Amino acid sequence: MKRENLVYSEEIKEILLKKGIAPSFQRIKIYEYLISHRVHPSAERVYIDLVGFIPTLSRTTVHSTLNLFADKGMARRLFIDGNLVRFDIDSSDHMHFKCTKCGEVYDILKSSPKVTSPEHKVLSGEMYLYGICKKCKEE
Amino acid sequence: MKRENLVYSEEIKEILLKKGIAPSFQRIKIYEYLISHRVHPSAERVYIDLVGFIPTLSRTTVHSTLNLFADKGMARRLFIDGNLVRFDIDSSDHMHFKCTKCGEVYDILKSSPKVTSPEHKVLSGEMYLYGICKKCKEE
DNA sequence: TCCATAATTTGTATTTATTACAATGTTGAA
DNA sequence: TTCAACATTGTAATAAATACAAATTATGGA
Ligand SMILES: [Mn+2]
Ligand SMILES: [Mn+2]
Ligand SMILES: [Zn+2]
Ligand SMILES: [Zn+2]
Repeated sequence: MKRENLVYSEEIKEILLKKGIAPSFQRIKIYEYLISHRVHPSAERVYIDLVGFIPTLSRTTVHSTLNLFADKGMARRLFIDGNLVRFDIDSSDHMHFKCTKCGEVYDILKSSPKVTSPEHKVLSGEMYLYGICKKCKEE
Repeated sequence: MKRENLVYSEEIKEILLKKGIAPSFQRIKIYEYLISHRVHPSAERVYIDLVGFIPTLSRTTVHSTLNLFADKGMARRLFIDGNLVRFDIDSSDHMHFKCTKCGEVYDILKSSPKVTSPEHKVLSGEMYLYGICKKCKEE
């Protein structure tokens, strides 16, 4: 393994420890994957891509790790698709756009509109946009 | 059947015909259900509630009918939950709020924020809000 | 170091939502 | 009435996610 990656892993260890998460090999690799593949992957996508590199990896670990990250506020669950959950390691305030032609999910780097309700206590919100992406338009 | 319901069904027939949909008994009943149960039900919810009334009803019919309504612009698919699709017969411009305690999905009767993108062609958008509903707050 | 315990991962089974598809049933125009 | 197109049904298949117990690994005190 390259020194770069080792340093990378050391930094990730710190991040996980600060959140009270034991920095296991699998968790570090999943975190690293999310950091370097910013396409809002599903659990299955993470699994498929990492299992080539970690042959003993199980889907259960991927799911439980992604849910752990989300519950600790280190990742965001995106319900932009109907029947699968995507994950975003970038929990900063931004929106998402899904191309209905190619299926890709892009960041819209503006803060999400703030909506309040006179009756309910609104704690969070997600704005999902749909349409045709730049790449698909040009074809 | 009460005369009221017959009139209701007649009106629904007109609505379906105008959209080019054959007004079968099942479709009319599913439409009627959506009109009179405005809680953004899932396909399973619609099926469970209607199968007592229409014993031969199949899940496939419910799914295909709801998808037909959505594709014809007569209903909206809501991805406010992670792994199930809810349907909303009200396709007017409004937002949705889900109570994370009781799970209920409420309407927020304001028009959804309009977001554009300099690169992508945005065709539609959905704003989902999460928090604690009025009822749960009061307990 | 060694051991006991806790934490984590794994693999399998299960659950749940949805779709695929062929067989059956229904309807309306000729 | 007949027939072809359309709609519904039931079963099987697919797919995402979870439940759970067994196996593995890490940790901390003797
Ligand atoms: Mn993002
Ligand atoms: Mn609504
Ligand atoms: Zn595209
Ligand atoms: Zn509530």
